[in-house]
Amino acid sequence: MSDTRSVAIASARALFLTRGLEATRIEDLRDASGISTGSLYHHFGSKLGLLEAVVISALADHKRALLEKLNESLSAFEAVQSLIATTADWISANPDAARCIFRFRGALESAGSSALKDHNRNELIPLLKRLEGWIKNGEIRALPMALLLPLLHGPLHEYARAWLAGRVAAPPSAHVEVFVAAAWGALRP
Amino acid sequence: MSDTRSVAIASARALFLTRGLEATRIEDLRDASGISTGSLYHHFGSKLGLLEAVVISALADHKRALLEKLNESLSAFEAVQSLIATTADWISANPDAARCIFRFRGALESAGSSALKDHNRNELIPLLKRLEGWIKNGEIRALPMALLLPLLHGPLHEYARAWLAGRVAAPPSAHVEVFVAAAWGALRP
DNA sequence: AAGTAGTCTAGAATTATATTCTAGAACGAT
DNA sequence: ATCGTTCTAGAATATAATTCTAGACTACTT
Repeated sequence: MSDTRSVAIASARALFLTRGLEATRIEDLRDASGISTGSLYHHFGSKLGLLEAVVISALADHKRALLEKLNESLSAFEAVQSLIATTADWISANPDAARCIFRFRGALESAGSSALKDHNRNELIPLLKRLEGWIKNGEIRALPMALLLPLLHGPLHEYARAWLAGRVAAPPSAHVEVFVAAAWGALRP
Repeated sequence: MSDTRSVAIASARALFLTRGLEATRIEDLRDASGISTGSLYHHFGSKLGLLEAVVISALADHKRALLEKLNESLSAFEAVQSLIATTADWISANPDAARCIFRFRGALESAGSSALKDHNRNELIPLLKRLEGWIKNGEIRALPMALLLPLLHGPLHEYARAWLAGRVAAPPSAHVEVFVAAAWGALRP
């Protein structure tokens, strides 16, 4: 990834978050990053393309954090613990990246971003496969697949949204045990 | 509420959801609703003002559904059950309104919509007060206030987002018992 | 080393779109 | 019926995204 790209992404992330999507003009992005209009369009194609790059970069960073901790040999409970703790810690340490995900992913989905779809496929499917395995060997409760991720992540994500919006003071990492207990309570056989 | 306003809101909701926020032009809204540009601006002030009206109308409808079912005499468990069942049923019956809330509320928050802040105050504070009461009399577990709503709504909301995005087939109303069990498992003493 | 194809940068020109403006129509109160 | 107010219409304006053209840089080839 060229330097120009990462500089543009960093500037854009800051401006999109502080001023909002519609309120940041290409001109603002040019001034903040020092990259010309033409160059910006050469690299990203459009404002939406730049947004896509911003969100994908945040998702990729989160994914990296998850993979660092999650190895193949964990029990179901250990995996639940690891997923929740790692995500809570990552959000608490990278609030701006997390805000991008929660706040802008929707805009991309509705615009039909294929990069985002790819990410979902690569991210979600493998995780669901593992959960399916644990259902088969009885480590977690037999529930429709569609319910597993909401039960696992729901409370943490909901709390994270509130924290990221400034509605509560303590970061998600402060309540990991509660989120783990809730998730495991709902998922254990 | 004048007829013009509600026609505009209905058209705008449909267009915002199908084409996305940025992709629907004032011209499109004018053509779809038959209301002139000037009139649209007279009533809503700006495109964002129209979006605000769309979201607030959805929130108001959900609130009405909640208040119909929720009376003062319920036990904590009955209230949890009622909140989750009513919300799941409402989302399942009004997917477009729900999509507006999940997808556009963030855009309003970041734009500093005061109408939205008012709604949050009138909606959330009374509910939190009641939860506080149940903590005091021991009907629900003593937890930091900030955790209560995430534990209560997290799994249902997360599932609802997936259903509204078309990622799962069964509506939230199909899994009410699971969401109630998860919430009550996390909240009971 | 000079040539060359490809990539990148710059900023002006263009196009698209939100918003404002002006004039007049409809309405309600007195 | 008249006055003031609210509402509607659509053209004019302003704003901001995108495209375009020319040139600079880079890496590879001879």
